[in-house]
This record gives sequence, C-alpha cells and structure tokens, in this order.
Amino acid sequence: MAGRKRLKLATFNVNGIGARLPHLLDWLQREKPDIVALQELKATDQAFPALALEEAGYGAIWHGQRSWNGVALLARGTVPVESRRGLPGDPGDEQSRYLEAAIHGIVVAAVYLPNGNPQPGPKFDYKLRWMERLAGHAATLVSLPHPVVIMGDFNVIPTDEDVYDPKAWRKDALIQPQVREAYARLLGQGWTDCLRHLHPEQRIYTFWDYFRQHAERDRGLRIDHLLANPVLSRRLKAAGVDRWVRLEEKASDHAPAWIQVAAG
DNA sequence: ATGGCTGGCGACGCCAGA
Repeated sequence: MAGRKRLKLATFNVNGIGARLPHLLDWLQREKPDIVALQELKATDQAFPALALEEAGYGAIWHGQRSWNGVALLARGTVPVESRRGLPGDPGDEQSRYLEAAIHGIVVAAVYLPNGNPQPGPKFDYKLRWMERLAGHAATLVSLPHPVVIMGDFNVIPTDEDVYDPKAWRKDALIQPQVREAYARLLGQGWTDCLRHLHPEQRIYTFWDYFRQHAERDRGLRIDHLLANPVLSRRLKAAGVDRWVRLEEKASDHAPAWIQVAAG
C-alpha cells in the first residue's frame, strides 16, 4: 500500500570487518537494513568479504586500507551505484574515509571522520581540515532535488547530552569546541540530525568503550550520526540504535544507528 | 589523574582507536 513501505538506513562502525563478520551477518539477518554504511574495515580491498555479503543478499562497494580506516556501502537486493570515492579537497589524502553512491533512489555518503587525538596536534589539525572539506562537499549535496543522507562515524559528541560524563571527556578531540562548532556549521547548511530530531529529550549512545563494563552500564557517547537533506527529512519516520549488537560477545565498540524513511 | 580494553600486524610488543 502506498505510504506503508519503508526503507531502513543504518551506519555501523565494525572495528575490523575481519573480526566482526559473524556479528555483521547476524545483524543483517535480524534487522534487514536496506542501506548500510560501514566504517573501520581495517582491511585491504582484497580482504573485503564481498562473497559472504552477497550470499547474505547484499551488494557492496568498498574502499579499504591496510590496518586502519576503510568504508563500505551495502545495498539489500541490489548493488550501489558509486558516485564518488574519497573526499574532494586534498589529493594527497591517502586515508579511506569517504564513499558515495546512489542506492534505492537515495544519494548515500558513508563517512569515517578522523578521531583527532591527541589534541592539540597534527592529528587534530587533520580532523578540522577534514571537517572543512566535508562541509565544502556537503554544501553541494544538501540542496540537490534528490534525497541525500550523510551517515557514519563522525567522531563528534555534538552536545553534553550526548556523553555520559562530559568532564571525563573534556580533553578529548571528540568534544572540543572547534569540533562541535564545525559540526554545527555543517548542520546549519540544512541537514537534519535524524536521531536527535526524532528523540530531542532522550539519552542516545552509539559507542561504549571497552573499559569498566561501560556497555553494560550504558556509559556511552553519541558519535555515529545520520544527516538527512530536506528532501529526505520530509520522509523520516523513525530512528534508533540497535544496542543489542554492542552487548554481544566480542562486539565492536559501536552499535548500528538507523533511520526508517518512507519509500520514495 | 590515570589506565583500563581491542584489532591488526606479525610473531613480541606496538600503534591506533575514542
């Protein structure tokens, strides 16, 4: 029936696709997301498990890198049509952190922003530059006549409501004022932070570190985000986090964050 | 205030993550 069908879009930092493939396949089977962005593959292009994903019903494109970084896009029942590989603005940037494709009629950008620690320092400078480059490219996407989503691990704690203990993180790159301001400027282009938009008062976390049983105690951060342009945000129906994934044995330190949108 | 844990690499610890 018209208006009843929905698409589920999700982003998941797997922290090593080699170590996490069983978890990833289990999650795909249980939650059946239609569009998925993955980060931190920590694998070369040759090591990407394309066959296992295809057998699970997902077409994929990926941009790997030895040991670190790496992003991918999955599409349930189809294959993503790649539109961009790598973020524009710095031809010398070798890190695999950006991949963009058309999937089910939506322009989908998968991002893995630099962590930026320690700060201050060159890694923090790289993070700020990367965010400027992202804003430059996002400005060309936000006003497209098509639905667009930018989703991934932003490594940004947007506000003090997005962290269990702001004081404990005050020296961390993820919470610095310059980083928050850069994220706020990006949203100011017209992007909707979907989880916060639909749940303005809730504590929502997408990451829990491996220390002190923080996952079990729900002491986390909200750093994985899905940003919708105005055309897509009008179709937004639901948003959430699959926290159960984080509570499994040998889990990633992130859980998948997702939205549901009305089918186009 | 600090260090706690994990994956990848590669074969012992080290780097990076957040």
